[in-house]
Amino acid sequence: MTFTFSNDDRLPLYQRLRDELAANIAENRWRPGEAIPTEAELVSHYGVSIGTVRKAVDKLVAEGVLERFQGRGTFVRRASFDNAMFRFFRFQSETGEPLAPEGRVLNREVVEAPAQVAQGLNITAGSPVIHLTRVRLINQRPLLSESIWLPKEKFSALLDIPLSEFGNLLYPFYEERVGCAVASAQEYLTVEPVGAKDAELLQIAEGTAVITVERVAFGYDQQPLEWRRYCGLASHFRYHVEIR
Amino acid sequence: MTFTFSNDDRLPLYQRLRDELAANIAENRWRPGEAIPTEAELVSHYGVSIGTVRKAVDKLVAEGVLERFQGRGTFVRRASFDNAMFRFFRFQSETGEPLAPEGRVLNREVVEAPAQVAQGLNITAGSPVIHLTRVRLINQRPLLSESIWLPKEKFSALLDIPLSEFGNLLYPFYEERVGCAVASAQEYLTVEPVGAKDAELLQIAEGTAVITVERVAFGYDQQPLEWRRYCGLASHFRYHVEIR
DNA sequence: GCATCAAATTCATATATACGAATATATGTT
DNA sequence: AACATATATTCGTATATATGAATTTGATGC
Repeated sequence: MTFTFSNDDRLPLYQRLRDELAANIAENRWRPGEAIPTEAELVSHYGVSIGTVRKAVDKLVAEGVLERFQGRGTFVRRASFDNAMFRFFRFQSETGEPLAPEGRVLNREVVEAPAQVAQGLNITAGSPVIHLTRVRLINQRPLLSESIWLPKEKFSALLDIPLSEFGNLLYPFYEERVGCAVASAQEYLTVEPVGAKDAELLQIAEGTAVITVERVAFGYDQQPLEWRRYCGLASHFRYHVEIR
Repeated sequence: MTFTFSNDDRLPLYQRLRDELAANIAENRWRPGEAIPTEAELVSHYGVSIGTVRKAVDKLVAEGVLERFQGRGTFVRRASFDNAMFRFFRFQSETGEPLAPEGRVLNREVVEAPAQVAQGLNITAGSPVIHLTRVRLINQRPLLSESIWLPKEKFSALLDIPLSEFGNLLYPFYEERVGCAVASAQEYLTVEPVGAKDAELLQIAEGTAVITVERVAFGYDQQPLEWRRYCGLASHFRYHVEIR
C-alpha cells in the first residue's frame, strides 16, 4: 500500500514529490486557503523521509504556491491581487485617507475573441468571449480604464448577474461565482498615447501618455483564465525594483 | 579552538552563521568571483553540522550573494548589470544584429552633492562628488542619457583617467580602478517630460515623454557607492513582471 | 459560558550519516 | 606532449532522529 510516483524517475525524489503535491493543487483536490496534510501524513503517504517532504514543500513555498505556519499547518496560498492597482501607480491622498479603490463594470458583451486575446487565452481566434469594460476609481475619480476578456464557456455564469453585483474585486468574485481561482499572472507594460475610448473614460485629452498593461491571469492548473488590458495616466506611474 | 559566534544568540544557528558568512563578504575577506571555504571546512571552522552550513549557504544563494557549483565549490557571486540597459527598454535591431551597446562619458566634473544625491549616497549635502555625464548608444544612436554621481573621496582615482578609457561598462571599471564592486542596486521609475539637456543628448524634442530611472548602487557591505539618474524614450519602454 | 491550564499537534531547528553526481587533480600510458 | 584513466574533492540527495517553538485542542474549575 505504498505510493508509487508516476513521474520521471531521473529527477530527484524531492522534485518528484513537489510535482505530486503541485498536481493535487492543480487538480483542485487541495484548494486555496485550505490546509494540506501534515508533514507526518505526507511522510507516511508518500513513503519518504521528513527531510524530503520538507525540501519539496520548501520549493512550493518559494514558488508562492504554499504557505507554512508553525504550529498550524501548511496551506495552499491564495494569491492576493488586492494591491495590483498600486503596483505601478501611486495616487496621492490629500489627507492621508485610506484610499479605498472602487471597481465599476460599465458594459458587458459577448464577442468573438480578437487575435491577441485568443492568443493570450490560448483559444482559437473567433471563439466566444465575454468582454467587460470597467473603470477603477478613487474618490469618484476614474484612474484606470480596463478592458477584460473571459472565455465564454467557463465564465457563462457571469452573464446572468447584474453588473452592479460584480463588486470591487473581480478575482474573489470569479472564485465565488465560477469556481475559478487565480494563482498567478503575467503583466506586460508599455507607454502609449491614450486612445479615444480610454481618454473619455479617464476624462483626459486624447493622446496623453498612459501606461498600458496587458495581463494574462492563470489558474492553479496554469491554464489562462482572463486576459485584460488596462491603462492609467503615465504621470501617476511609479515603480521600484531591486537588482542583484 | 572552536569558533564563538558574536551575534545575537536568540537567532537560530543557521541565521547567525549566515550573518558570519555575509560579514566575510562585506568586509572583503571573501571577494567576488572567489571560492569560499568548502562545506567541510566551514563545518570544522564554525563547529556546526553540515546541515546547518548548507542551510546558511542556501539563504545566501537565495539572496543572490553566493553561487554553488556541484563538484567545484561555492563562490561569491559577481552581480551582473550587463543587461540593465535592456531591463526596461527594447531597441529593435533591423536585421537582428547583436546590438552592442556603447557607453560614452561626455563630461566629468567635481561638484557639491545636491540634496537628492547626498541623500541617496548617505553623505552630507554639499560634500564633494564626481559628476559624470554619459550617453548609451547603439549603432551610434544615443538611446539613454545618464547623469552619475560618485563620492569624490572613494572614487578620486577616476579623476586621473582620460574619459576615453572609461569603457562601455562602468561597474567592472569601478572594480578594476577603485576596488569597489557593486553588489546590488535599487531603481525607481517614473515618466516625465524630458528636460532640455537630456533632450539635446537624445536628439529628441523637449517635453517628449521619457522613462526616468533613479538608481542607487550598493557595495557588498550595503554602503551606497553610486547614485545615477538616466532616461530614455518612453516609446522604447517595455517591461514584464510575474505576479504570484 | 468563560477563563485557565495541560496536553497534543504541527512546523522549525540541529545533528549525524551514507551515498550519488559533477568536477578537478593526479597518475599512467603511449 | 597528449590522451585516457583512476582518484580525490566538492556539492547534491536521502534518511533517521532528537529537541524546541508556536498553535490548537481538550480538560478543568468557577
